[in-house]
Amino acid sequence: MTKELQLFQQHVARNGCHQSVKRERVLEIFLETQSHVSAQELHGLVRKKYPGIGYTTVYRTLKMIADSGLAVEVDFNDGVKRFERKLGRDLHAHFICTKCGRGFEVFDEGIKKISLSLAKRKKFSLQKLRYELFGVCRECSRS
Amino acid sequence: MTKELQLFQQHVARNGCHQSVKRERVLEIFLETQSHVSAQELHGLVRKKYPGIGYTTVYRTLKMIADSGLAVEVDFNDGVKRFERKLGRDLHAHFICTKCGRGFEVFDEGIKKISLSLAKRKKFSLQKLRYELFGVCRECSRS
DNA sequence: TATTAAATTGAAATTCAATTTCATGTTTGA
DNA sequence: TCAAACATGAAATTGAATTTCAATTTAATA
Repeated sequence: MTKELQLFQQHVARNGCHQSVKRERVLEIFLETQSHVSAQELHGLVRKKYPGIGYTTVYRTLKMIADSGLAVEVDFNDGVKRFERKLGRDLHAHFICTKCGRGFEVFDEGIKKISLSLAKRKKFSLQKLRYELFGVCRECSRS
Repeated sequence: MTKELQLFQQHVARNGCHQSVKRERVLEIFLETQSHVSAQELHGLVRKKYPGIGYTTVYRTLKMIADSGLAVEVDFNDGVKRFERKLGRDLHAHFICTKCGRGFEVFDEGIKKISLSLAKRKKFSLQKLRYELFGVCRECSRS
């Protein structure tokens, strides 16, 4: 059993939920993703391998995955919620291209430091942060 | 005529739009706001003083205000788009309390520097950035 | 193992803000 | 003044998020 599955099962148990094979399948596929996915997109991926799993289950499981701390939400400002794996302690930003709509990942440590100090200053307990940059990507600015 | 109105009119003209008294009214009320408003909320405010202005006009005008650079969008992750005045060059963050849902403003300069250097590194032309912190505010963490 | 209360599932329904439509009213340039 | 282009807003549409509910599955207990 992977460390992620273990964490997920713990979260499930802690919330008085039953085990479920389908949820494990959804988690499995989610963990294979390399970047942000929406519930719809994840459902598409899940269906390829496990056709018997419906959208609602994927939707709800994705939420549970995020609640369990294995995923974080990212927002490209297009009305669709996307999630991506939370990899270790890496905090990263997203560049969202306002022309082509793609999202690029950028890693940086400074943001975290600043965020923690701001939170401390305001006596705010920090749960998560969102840091996204909008602009035009290199390719789009050529054309 | 205020500097803001002038900027707005310029933007309107540049886009081949006609003048409109109603739009000026909406801008007037928007400029009186002290923090983030949704289109619905702004419409509520507008109606108090100018009952004859409909929601759609407020909605569209708010969008134009943002396009003109006089407002920026902020997102409390509750599915509602909010806008607030863009004051000078001040970049500021928002703390959104996940318990009471309120948003608090925090000012900081470091974020901007980091953002610009990240954009440069990725050859990305930066248009705007979003920086929001989620957690529990001081009051809510008491109870 | 049988029972059964509680949780899961998913198709369909609902919700809700964002956005668009379209018929009518207004602005602007000639 | 006239006509083309734009503005307006009530109503309709869109679309993703979320909920409902009846059927199915899980797991605790006898």
